[in-house]
Amino acid sequence: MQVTKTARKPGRALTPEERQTKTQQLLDAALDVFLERGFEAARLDEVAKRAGVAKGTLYLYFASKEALFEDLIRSLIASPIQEVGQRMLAQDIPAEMMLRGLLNWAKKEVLGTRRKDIARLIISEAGRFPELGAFYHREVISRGTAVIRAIVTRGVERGEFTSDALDRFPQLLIAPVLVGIIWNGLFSHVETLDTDGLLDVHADLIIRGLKGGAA
Amino acid sequence: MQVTKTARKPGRALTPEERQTKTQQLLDAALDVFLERGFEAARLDEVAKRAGVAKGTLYLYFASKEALFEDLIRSLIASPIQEVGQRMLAQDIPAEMMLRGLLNWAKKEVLGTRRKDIARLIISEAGRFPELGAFYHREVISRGTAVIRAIVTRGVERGEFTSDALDRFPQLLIAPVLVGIIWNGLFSHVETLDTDGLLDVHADLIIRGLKGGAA
Amino acid sequence: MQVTKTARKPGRALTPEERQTKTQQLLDAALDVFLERGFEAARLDEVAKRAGVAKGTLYLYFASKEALFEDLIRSLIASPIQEVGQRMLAQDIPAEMMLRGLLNWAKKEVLGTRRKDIARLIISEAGRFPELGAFYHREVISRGTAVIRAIVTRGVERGEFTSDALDRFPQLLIAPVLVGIIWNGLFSHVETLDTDGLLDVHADLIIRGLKGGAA
Amino acid sequence: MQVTKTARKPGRALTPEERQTKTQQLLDAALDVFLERGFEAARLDEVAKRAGVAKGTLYLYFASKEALFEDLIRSLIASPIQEVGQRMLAQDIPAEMMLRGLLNWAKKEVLGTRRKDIARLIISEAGRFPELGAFYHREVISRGTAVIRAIVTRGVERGEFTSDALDRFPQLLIAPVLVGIIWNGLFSHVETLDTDGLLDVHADLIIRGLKGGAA
DNA sequence: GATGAATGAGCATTCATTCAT
DNA sequence: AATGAATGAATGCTCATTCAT
Repeated sequence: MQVTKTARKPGRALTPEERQTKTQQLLDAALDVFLERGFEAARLDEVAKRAGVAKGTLYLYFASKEALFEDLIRSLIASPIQEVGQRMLAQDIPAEMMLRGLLNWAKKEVLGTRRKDIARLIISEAGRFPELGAFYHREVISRGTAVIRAIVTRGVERGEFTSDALDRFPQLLIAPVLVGIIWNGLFSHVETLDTDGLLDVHADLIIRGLKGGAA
Repeated sequence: MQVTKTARKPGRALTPEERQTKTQQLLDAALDVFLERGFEAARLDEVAKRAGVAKGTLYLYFASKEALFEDLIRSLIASPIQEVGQRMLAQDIPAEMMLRGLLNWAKKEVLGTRRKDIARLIISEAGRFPELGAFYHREVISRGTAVIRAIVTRGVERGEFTSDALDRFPQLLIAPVLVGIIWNGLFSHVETLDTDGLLDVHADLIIRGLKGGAA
Repeated sequence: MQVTKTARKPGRALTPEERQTKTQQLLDAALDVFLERGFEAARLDEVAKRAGVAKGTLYLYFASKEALFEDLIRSLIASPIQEVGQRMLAQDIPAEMMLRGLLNWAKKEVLGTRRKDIARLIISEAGRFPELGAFYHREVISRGTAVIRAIVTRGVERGEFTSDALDRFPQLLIAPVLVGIIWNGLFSHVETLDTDGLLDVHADLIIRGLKGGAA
Repeated sequence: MQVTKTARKPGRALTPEERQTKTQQLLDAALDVFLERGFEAARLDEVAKRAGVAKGTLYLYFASKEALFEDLIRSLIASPIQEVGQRMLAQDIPAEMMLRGLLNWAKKEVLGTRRKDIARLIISEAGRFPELGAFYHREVISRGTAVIRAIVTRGVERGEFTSDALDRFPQLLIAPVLVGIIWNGLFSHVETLDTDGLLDVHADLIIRGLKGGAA
């Protein structure tokens, strides 16, 4: 009954780290449950149980179910995209390699981790959390598109690319990442999709497209 | 949304068409509500109100909330994709034109109609309705990929295309359609995306990629 | 769909006999359903279906579910008890034989027919239909006890019986009938009770008791 | 009925006794309502109100309305019958006195307590709860009949009784108890029945029957 | 007279939230 | 700080009753 994960202390004040740790435990549990059930169907009972605390304790850390969900998403959206982009741009390598680097990073750091699940959660629920959509756009999407544009612009300036397609629609670069995320969320039991292969082929194709001679 | 208050008749037997019409009204209302709220948060009260009937009436047409949802999806998935594909393949036009034709069809018939909403609904909810995912895959996805493969294969055979990328990953052709659907579902208030332009540029880019010389 | 039991006549007036017949059909169906489910759990849908009419038709014959139930019970309580009693008393036979005759009649005409089911229905539901209880008491119980008392009084007067026990508590004569009804309603699947044997032994025992010498 | 408003405590863990007490309060309230209305017509709102708790609280103690009902019956059926029987058989008294003892016990401990109400509830509802019927038969009926048979057998062996009627049909001993229960449930407003007198006379009569000379 | 589609009040059950301990 | 029993509004679903045809 008493889950003794973290030494139960009915006692006194919490150090900031303790509070931080507990918050993280709750968020971890919440992520599991929200991923499995979706926002509405997720039960706080379940979250509390998995975190090894009483249901009431949740309310010491989050004001409501909605707040828990939003805090969770926010905490997960730390966007390392910009960092990768900067790293790419800092190197003296062809723009082609930068784009490939970005996609490889997506393979490893998005499709290969829980980030894909978070993305799916956002895609599924953000419709009902407009602020969250805005937040995600600001923190992730706009930064991502900026990076892509920077790379493509450089590629065009350097004469590597003949097309500015990705400057106008940087979404085209990451579209297959989305497909990979959604496909494996919906159809993995019916027909698996080799997302690594997908992105490799995509890279080849798009690079050819960007470089290509006459259309 | 638009309650067309079809003269309330407690009375006589319904002709099949009347029943059909009423069913459709209910499904229309249901689509609105499911789209706005998601499956769990959707209230049958709301569906009934928008359809201009009493709550109990819903149960004369659908056995349960879940049945309503599934019937809704099924009714909307009549997949005309195959038909377009056949039409394309039947013509004596370059494979390139076929692919462009497909994307133009998507612009008009998916992104330009409620089909995009259905897709979004499926993306959001199919995780909790595995059968629905399978059904959608069977009725829509697998047919769509088959059509794409047929076109690409012909293009390669005729020497139009040098790459079989889309034969291996036909998902790459429709990935931007997905992006368009999701983007406008999530970020339309923040940054609109010109999906028509997106698909046009995508078409150009991918065609160049498929035809392109050395990668 | 169209049950053609009784020539469907959407047309005009009903003769009294037709109305009578239809009423009886509805009551028959109602009895079945009330017996199977009890008053509350009985569904008028079911009654209508079994009677081969539409649900609305029920309301042409009975004002409400409650009225249907009460009419049903009333129609079933035609009490032949008094008649049997009169017949017994009219004969010039020992009081003992009269009592045995009464119990034999109960074996055949109560335990051997649907009357036992009706009794069980009344026992189960009359708590919530006080008028019905009063009605049943007046029509059946009080007549039954009167008959028993008349017989016993005669037996005592004639010197056949030394005890007036049944005059004070005529219920004692029919108690085993009740037991038989209830037992087979509740425990027949677990342990069957030979109600005929029960009543035979009861007759012997009670006669001996009524006649017996010093207790 | 009597809301004893046990100081509302949203707080701390309940001791087993507290839980036990609360459970009992709920069961008491439930018994009242089920008796007044029957299973189907009983409203959990009403049960909760009478117990002085919120409706949701019921579900902390019972999984469903059906579970509440079954737990209620089970909790009330603790059968002390066997115990009385053993006590009787242990004494060195005539079998006649044992039977009288049994009936006196029934007067006091069944007809004089809520046990009579439970019996009535079972009689009314067990038709739709077959398991309950089986349970009641196993826990109460079969034990009761065993006790009666043991007493009668001894009486016959000792030469007290000349009839084995009750060995064949022990139900005959308790039949008037049933009559008493049902009568007062249905007709008490119309004609009261002196159940004590009923059972006294029954005792005399049946003893005479069991002892009596030639029938 | 008969129909049966429509109604809507009513109920069992769930679950986010509160708060005394 | 933590607990978890208690709450009660909210919701899916049922079914007796009505009434236009």
